[in-house]
Amino acid sequence: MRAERISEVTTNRLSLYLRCLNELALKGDVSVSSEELARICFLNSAQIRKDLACFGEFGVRGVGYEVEALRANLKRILGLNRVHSIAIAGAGRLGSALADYYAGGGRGFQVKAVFDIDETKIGRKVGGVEIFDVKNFSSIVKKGNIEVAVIAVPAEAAQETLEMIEAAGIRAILNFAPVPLSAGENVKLNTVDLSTSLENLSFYLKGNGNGSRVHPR
Amino acid sequence: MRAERISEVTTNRLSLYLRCLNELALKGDVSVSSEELARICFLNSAQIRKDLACFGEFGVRGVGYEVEALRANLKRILGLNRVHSIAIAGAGRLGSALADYYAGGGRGFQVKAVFDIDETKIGRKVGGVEIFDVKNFSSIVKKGNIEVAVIAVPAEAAQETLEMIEAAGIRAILNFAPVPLSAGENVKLNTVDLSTSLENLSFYLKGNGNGSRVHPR
DNA sequence: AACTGTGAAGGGCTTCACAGCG
DNA sequence: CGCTGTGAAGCCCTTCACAGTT
Repeated sequence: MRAERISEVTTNRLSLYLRCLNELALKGDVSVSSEELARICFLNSAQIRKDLACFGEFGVRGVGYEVEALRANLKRILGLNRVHSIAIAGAGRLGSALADYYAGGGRGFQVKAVFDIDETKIGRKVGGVEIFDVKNFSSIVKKGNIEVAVIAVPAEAAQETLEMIEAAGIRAILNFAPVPLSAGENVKLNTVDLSTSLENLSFYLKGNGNGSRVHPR
Repeated sequence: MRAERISEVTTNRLSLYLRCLNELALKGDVSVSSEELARICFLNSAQIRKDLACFGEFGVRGVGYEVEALRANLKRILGLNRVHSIAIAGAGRLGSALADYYAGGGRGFQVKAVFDIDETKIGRKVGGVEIFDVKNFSSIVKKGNIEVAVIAVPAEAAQETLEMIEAAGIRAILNFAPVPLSAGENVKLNTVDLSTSLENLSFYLKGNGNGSRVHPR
């Protein structure tokens, strides 16, 4: 099949498949059918086959998918066969939590530097990573071959932070600020909006729900 | 129009509209057209009109929407005209960051209690909120009229934590654990998956991208 | 016999285009 | 005249159902 454009919902599911395959590998399973994987992921098996078919023919008819081979393929497809370096803008609670979580590099991403404007924070460390003055953002990003940036600054500062990140040549950005941001042509901006997620729960509680549960039991 | 079932993408956009209206109110704007709001949100104006039309006729033809009135309506629709109490399961970096951020209750949500199994943490405070023994989850939730729970525990413990939360009668849950979870019939489970978001960036960098930017400039 | 890969159907969300109204 | 509210079209994603393969 090999579709021309892969949608984001598809790549997000690939991440999920990879994680489930890691579990299966740990359990010692050698092969898995789309039906079984679908049960684990709470998805339709055709969905899984279609997603995988975008990238090649990984399965064996009558048998299923070889766990190790599919795992390796998904890693390659997602670009996870090497560690990516991250810079975090904002050394507040959230930025620090992320720095801590991704400090080791064991999760495929390694935080190389955290940035802040607060002089009392600069020079300290979070999760073993140094906090730098945001003025040095560009030079440190370039020196460290950093490819991914996280926006963990207050909403008011988010747009200018984004522009600084883009100016430093970074093209992949994860944003936690709850504001609409405008990114350039060749930049991928993913926003994680906790307030929206919570407000969505509030709406559900208000009664309009029994809405869309993720994985009905 | 008043659709029977409101989709999650719609309610998520309502959150966004509300936030933008707050900004407009702060600026002192009295009314706003769907076109103008669309520009601010980087959306199509028909989208906005359709979303709002699900809940009533809030606009004035030829004029637009009155900022204050629409703000009040959106708050009511989203159930944000009162503060919701939250319990956080897991007093790690993430749980603590969230407790800190939502401690005051000024954002429409108030963290009332944080829970952990680690005895060295129990009794301490994060963001002014006490960390309790997870054994007391149900009783504290009931005593505190807590309606929303956050899962901020390691992946391995997520499913059992979810079941504990459900057993305590909570029906609205925000999950940060990167595993497929199975929730009951009348429970709303929203998952925020940071690893998937990052892996999606990795895929983009791999070259398959120029994919879907959120807000092309 | 079992399971993958896929054309076709189905369903939902977004955008267009314009009727309707202030 | 200007902007909302909305039927219809368009597009995309998911699911079905089965042909194809080992």
